[in-house]
Amino acid sequence: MTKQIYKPRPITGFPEWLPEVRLIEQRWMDHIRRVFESYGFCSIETPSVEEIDVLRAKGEVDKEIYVIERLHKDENDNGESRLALHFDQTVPLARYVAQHFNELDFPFKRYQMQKVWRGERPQAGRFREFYQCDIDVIGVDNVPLHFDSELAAIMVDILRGLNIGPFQMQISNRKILMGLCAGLGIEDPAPITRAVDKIEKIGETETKKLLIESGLNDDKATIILKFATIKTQDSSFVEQVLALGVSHETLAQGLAELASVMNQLTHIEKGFVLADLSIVRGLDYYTGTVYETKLLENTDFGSICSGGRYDDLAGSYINKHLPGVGISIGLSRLFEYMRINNKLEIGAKCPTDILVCLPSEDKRDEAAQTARQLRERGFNVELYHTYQKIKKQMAYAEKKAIPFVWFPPFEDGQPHEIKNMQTGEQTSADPQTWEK
RNA sequence: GCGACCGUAGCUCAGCGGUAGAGCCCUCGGUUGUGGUCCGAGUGGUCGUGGGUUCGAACCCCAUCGGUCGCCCCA
Repeated sequence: MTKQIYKPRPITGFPEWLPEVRLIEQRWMDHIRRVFESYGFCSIETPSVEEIDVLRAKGEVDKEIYVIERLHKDENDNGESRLALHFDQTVPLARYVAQHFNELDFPFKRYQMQKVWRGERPQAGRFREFYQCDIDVIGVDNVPLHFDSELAAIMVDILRGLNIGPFQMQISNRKILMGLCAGLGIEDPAPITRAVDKIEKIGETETKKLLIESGLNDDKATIILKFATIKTQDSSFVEQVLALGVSHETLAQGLAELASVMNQLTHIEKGFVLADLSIVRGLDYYTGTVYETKLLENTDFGSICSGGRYDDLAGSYINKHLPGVGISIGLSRLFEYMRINNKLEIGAKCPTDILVCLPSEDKRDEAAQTARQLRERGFNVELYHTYQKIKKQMAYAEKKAIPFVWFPPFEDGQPHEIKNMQTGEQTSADPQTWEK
C-alpha cells in the first residue's frame, strides 16, 4: 500500500515566508504602526470582502477583482455571489466612512494594514495577495492642504526607519498637467497623462513619439515633454512651468498647491522629497497632490509608496462631500525587494531569548520552574521537553539561533548556568537576577 | 489577455539517445553533562504531465500544465 500524496506547489503571487523572514516582517509592521500612531492616526480593520457593487462604484477594474462563492451553492444562494475580495483599502474606507458617518470624528485620520487581492499576472514585486499600509485623512467638505505635506513627512519618516537604502518620494499635483492640457486646448488629456507617466521608463524620445501619436502637433508635444522633465527639490518648479508660456486657472491652482506642499517639507533632509512633474498616476480618482516613491538603486522596480488627494471619496455611497488625501506603503513589494536582494538582516528563527535545557528526566520540575521564573521576568523562554543528549539540545538552540541556553543544576546543590551561544561563554547564574 | 524564455532530489544545478548524479539541507553515528568545524553512513526523484519517433527517451518531435520575464495596469 503506498500512501497517496498530493504534492503541494507554492501558488505564485501568494507569498508566504519562513519564520525567520516573517519575524522581520512583523518588526516592520510594528515600526510602521508606531509611527502612524505617533501622528495620532487610529486603526480600523474592514472585512476581506465587500459587495461587488461597492467595489465597482469607483471605476473599471473588473478584471482585477476576485469574486468569492461557496463551492456547493444552494439554489437560493444566487443573491450571495455578490461578494468579492477588496483590491485596495481606499474603497473599503469610503464605504466604512459612509456607513459610520455619524459616529466618526472629522477630519477622520485612520491607518489600515491589511492584505489586498488583485487578479493580475504576478511579476517581481507584484503579487496577487499582498499587504498595504494605508493612512488617509477624510474631511467633511474640505481637508487642509497641510495634511498633504504631513502624509509625505510621515512616510519619509517610516521609510528612513526601515533601513531600506536610498529612496526618494516624488510629488506632483494633477491640476498642473490637467491645467496645462486645458491651456493648450487638448480635449482628452488621458493619453497625454499616460505618456508623461512613462517618461522615466521609456525616455524622452519614446515619450515624444507617444505624444505625437496622441494627436499633438510638434510644438505642443515639445511643451509637454519639457514640462515632464521638470524636477526640483523646492518650489522653484513654478518659474520653470510659467516659462512654458501657458496659462490656465487650474494650472495656476495646481502650482500654488504643490508649491505650498513643497514649502512645508523643507524640514526634511535634502534628497528625500522631490517635486517631479512627470508623476501623474493612473488612478482616476486622484484630483490634486499625487505621490510616488522609488528605490534609487532600482527605479524600475516600481513605486513602493504612493497615493494622492481625491475630491470626493464616498460620493458613491453617501450624499456628503468628503474629500481626502491618502498614501500607502506597498509593504509586500518593498519587503520582497529587500528579501530577494539579501538586504534583510536574517537572524533568529523564533522570538526565543533563552532555551532552558532538560538535564535529565528527574529534573523536569526544576527545569519547568526555571523557565517560569525567567518568563515572569520578561524573557521569551522555551523549554526542551524531550530528554535527549545535551548535544542534541544545544544543536536545536544553534539551529534556531536562540542566543542563550540555560542549564538548570545537573545535580542538587550545583548552581544554574547560562551559556551565551554567540561567544560560547558560560557562567553560573540565578534565574531571579540574571540579565542579558 | 498577448509575446519571449524555462521545467531533473526539499534547495542550487550537472547530465542532452544506452539501466538517474553532485553540492547544500535533513537523519544517525564519531561513549561519560555542551552547539557551530571536521570525518563517516543513510533517507530522498516513475527527470512537470500526456502522446509520438526509436531496439532503447531526462535527452528528439507535438500537445498540455506550471514557472520566470516583458506589455497592459499597479503597491
